[in-house]
Amino acid sequence: MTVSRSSSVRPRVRFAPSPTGFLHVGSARTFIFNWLYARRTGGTMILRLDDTDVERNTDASVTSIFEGLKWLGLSWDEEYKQSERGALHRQMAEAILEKGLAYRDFTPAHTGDSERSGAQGTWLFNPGMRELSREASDRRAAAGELFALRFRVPRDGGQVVRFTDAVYGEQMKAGADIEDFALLRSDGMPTYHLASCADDADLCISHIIRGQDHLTNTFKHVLILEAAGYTPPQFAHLPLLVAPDGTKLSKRRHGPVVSVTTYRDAGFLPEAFINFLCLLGWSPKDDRTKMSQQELIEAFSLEGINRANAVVNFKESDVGRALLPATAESSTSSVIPNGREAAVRNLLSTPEDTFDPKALWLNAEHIRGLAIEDLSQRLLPIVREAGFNITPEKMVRITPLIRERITLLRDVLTVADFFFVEQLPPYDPAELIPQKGDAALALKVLQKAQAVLANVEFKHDPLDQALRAAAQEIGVKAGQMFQPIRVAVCGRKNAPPLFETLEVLGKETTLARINLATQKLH
RNA sequence: GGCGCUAUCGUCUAGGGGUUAGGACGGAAGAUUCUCAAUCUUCAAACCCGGGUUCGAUUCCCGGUAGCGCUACCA
Repeated sequence: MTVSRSSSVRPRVRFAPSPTGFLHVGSARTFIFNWLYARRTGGTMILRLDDTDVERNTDASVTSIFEGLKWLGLSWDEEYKQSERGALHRQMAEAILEKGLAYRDFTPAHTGDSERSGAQGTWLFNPGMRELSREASDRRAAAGELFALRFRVPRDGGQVVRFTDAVYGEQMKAGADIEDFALLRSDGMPTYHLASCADDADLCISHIIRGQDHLTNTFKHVLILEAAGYTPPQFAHLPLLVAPDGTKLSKRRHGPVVSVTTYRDAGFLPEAFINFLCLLGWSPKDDRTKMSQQELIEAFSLEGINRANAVVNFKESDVGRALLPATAESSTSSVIPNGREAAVRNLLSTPEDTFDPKALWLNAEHIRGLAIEDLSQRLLPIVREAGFNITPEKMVRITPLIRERITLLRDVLTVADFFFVEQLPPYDPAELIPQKGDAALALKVLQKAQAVLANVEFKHDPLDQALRAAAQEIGVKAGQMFQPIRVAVCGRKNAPPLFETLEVLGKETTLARINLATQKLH
């Protein structure tokens, strides 16, 4: 007989990471899908740390998970720690044992190897233990002999375990294909399967949305839940996120691109990153790609989830892999604005060609959609951290000039650098020479500019008129006029539009830089 | 080895018994502005293979192949 579940009408979903590593992009997506489902349905989002593996849990991992979630800006309503709920787990194990649906296995634990799962075929149980009489079992346990508690999987009469997955549909598996999995380890600690089921039942989880790697585990979970008298919740398994080579994402193999904090440190907008992750294995089924959080909540449904694994299309670069760990971890330290060292480091740590191009595009897209004030506020800390003492007022004036020119927030450092420094870093004077011109022409242009700019108001329109008129006066094309000036004030050919730039830079800086440029031409 | 899941452009995906198989990223070409970017236009690019069902399969069914997952006293 089964006890009917809590009568709560609102869905209750959970994200249950085990703190054995940094927050992984796949885990982040699982969190997001759960969160979207909860918000979409008015349900409750629960964060549960599945930390029953004391050997492998680390505080650093817990920190990384919270850090990552904090950055994503998605909240949860309830929080639990599995390690504090041991009594509940043991209670469930006890109940299952009492019903005769589990048995003690006194076979010593296997050490490390997994040769059992090799060519020998399916291992189902350790000989002799399943059949042990309850009396003998109790006696040995009372004598202090160590044992693992195993589930007595029903195998007689061709029994079948089944459940319906919201994504993968009807699932069934013969009991004859399920091994007698452990519930309790010989040290008394619950296994993942037991703890997870006990907590899901106790917390009245209504929908379990998790990675597809648990799809076959679900048969065991259904077994546990039913043995303990609960009706299994709704399951929805998510296709896995894989690397371009098709293998699962791992930090060891693929480097920091699989860690959420890497995206934060590289200058992704959390809303863009969430948007990107949502499009991996889920579709709104219309042609939208750029979506706000609100739009995602409104469009999200379990039916929109795909069944095939999705590739996170990052570039596997040895250089990036070798260098990113150091730079990603030390990204909070200041970046030296100029100099060869900074240039080299910038080049090597530039993640631009490492990340999935679509993630990059979405980020740029979200940046472009931000209000100037908003973007400016997000940019300022990055600029300050890099050692530039820029005021919020100046940042607000710079922001519109770069909004369409940055992909990652950190690009502000390379795109707007000339606004930040007092002295321009050295540049090649040959850059000053315009199309179809020579050094003499460049000099002539710059000298004319100096003269004209000294007496013009530094606003877009007056600058526009004055410089165009000047070009005509000395008989050069507008482009030929503008380029030397641009290089003189920006230190390079590619930069934001000239008049706006000059306006923000101001007369004093502009004239000083042009003056310096004329000296270079001599 | 056993069991399970999956298969549409390079990638993310839409679609579905009859379609010019749609969109997005990326790529290419062009337009445009003072450069760059943004924007706009255009182009190239896909239904894993073999059977079956059917008047007709990329779509449904079966088989194969490939990939992935599980097969721990990890989660």
